[in-house]
Amino acid sequence: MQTFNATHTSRIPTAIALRGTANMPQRPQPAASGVRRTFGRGEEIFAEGERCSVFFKVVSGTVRTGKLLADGRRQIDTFHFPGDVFGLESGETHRFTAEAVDKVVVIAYRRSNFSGLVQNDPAFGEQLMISMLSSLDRAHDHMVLLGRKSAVEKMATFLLEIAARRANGDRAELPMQRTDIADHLGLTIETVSRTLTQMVRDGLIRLADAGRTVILEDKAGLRLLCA
Amino acid sequence: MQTFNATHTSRIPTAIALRGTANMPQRPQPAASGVRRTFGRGEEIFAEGERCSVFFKVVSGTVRTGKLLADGRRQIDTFHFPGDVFGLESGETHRFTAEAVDKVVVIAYRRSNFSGLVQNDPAFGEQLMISMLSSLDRAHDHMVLLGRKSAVEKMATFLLEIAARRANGDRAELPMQRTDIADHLGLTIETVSRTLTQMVRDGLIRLADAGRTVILEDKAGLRLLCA
DNA sequence: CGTCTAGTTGATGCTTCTCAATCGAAGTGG
DNA sequence: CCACTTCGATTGAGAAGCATCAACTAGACG
Repeated sequence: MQTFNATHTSRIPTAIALRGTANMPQRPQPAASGVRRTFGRGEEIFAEGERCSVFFKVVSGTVRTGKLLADGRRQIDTFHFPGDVFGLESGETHRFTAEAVDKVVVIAYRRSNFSGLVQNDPAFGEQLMISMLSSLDRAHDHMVLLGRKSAVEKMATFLLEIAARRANGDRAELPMQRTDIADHLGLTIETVSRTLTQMVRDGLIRLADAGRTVILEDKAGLRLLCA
Repeated sequence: MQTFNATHTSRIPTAIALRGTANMPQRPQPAASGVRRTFGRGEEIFAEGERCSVFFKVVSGTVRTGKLLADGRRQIDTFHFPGDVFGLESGETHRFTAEAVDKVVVIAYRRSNFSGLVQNDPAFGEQLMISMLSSLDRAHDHMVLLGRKSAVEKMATFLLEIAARRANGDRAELPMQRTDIADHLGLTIETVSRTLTQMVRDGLIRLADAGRTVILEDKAGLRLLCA
């Protein structure tokens, strides 16, 4: 329930603290204060190919970013939780789509060009860089998952990651629906479902809240399954 | 056969031109001139978990970067060709392994902290940032491939990408072996081989140079297969 | 000329997908 | 307040794609 403002502390490396971008003499501030916006469940925040003039930081809710193939197949790169920044691009257009998983509040920051940004506030530039490298890092981990892990291994990895990112120790709250999980892990919705019920049978997890919360009964066992 | 030097022109967005980092008054130059190093086929350039004090730029040859699971399964993130930069990290240790695919010449640049680097040469910092965003971009594309594409679609995408990156229009020269391709595309070596021979039967490609060169006979057809 | 490594090809099986039915929870309207 | 609809999730049966295991081929090298 963090609906206050943008200086919300960030828990994961991708998040960028936007403090310290305040004092710049000549140019206008690139991303100091932003505009608050709200999106309903399933609403599109921006689409692949769209021109990008702003980037976003999640205040509350969950955002999914990903790509679509021509025939409708979908790959969800990441889920963004409160504190996370998304929508930064190297070019003039967005290379992926962002949608609200549930009710989402974001802050939109004006995106000036990087030269200006970095020149005016090198520390901010460095933070962006580190954030980018962390994203790249996680992208690489996800590639291992997509390319080389089995369904069970994918699910185990996902559950532990969600639990860790949202700092709820031994439970993973899943605001996204099964379809989203499937498209994130490179599986079908049926396999996601089957894998979860099998994990319940094996005593690894317990489902609550109509399947929206996964209680990690045996974290050690899950960790073994991550490969 | 480009074995001359580091100012070799880069063809793909990830590449960073390191010119223009020459004049800085107070601090020592962060990454202006580097040390030339050579690696033999299969040799390790750095390993996952190793401390990283330098990052690299390919002068000639091909480098593969990737990760290993405990049981030996491997995922190759990317192949790096002349002009490409690799080995930049946000933390103190390398998060992936880099190995020489064939005989490789690289230049190693001292890695100072980013603040210093960016402050001393904002333009260089911006270039690094753009390079990073491009890598992220390609990582996302590769996730779609790994998570949602079939074997044929993966091969077609790969061949076209290699041909485009190495700027050899209608032929893809493959310095890496089948195992590397398999571990890059999330397939087995057998499936890679079978897919290629099937493509030959379908008149899409032709193999030359003992299978090391793939001539793209029907680029339009291949493009259709990319999905 | 034998050995070694990389690649190809074949037969078989397993994991995951596909198609389809069912279930359950959350509305919605009579 | 209760059928009715709807949407998401689960479960089942069968199919398919790719992996696995194994044999074989072709260069490369001493």
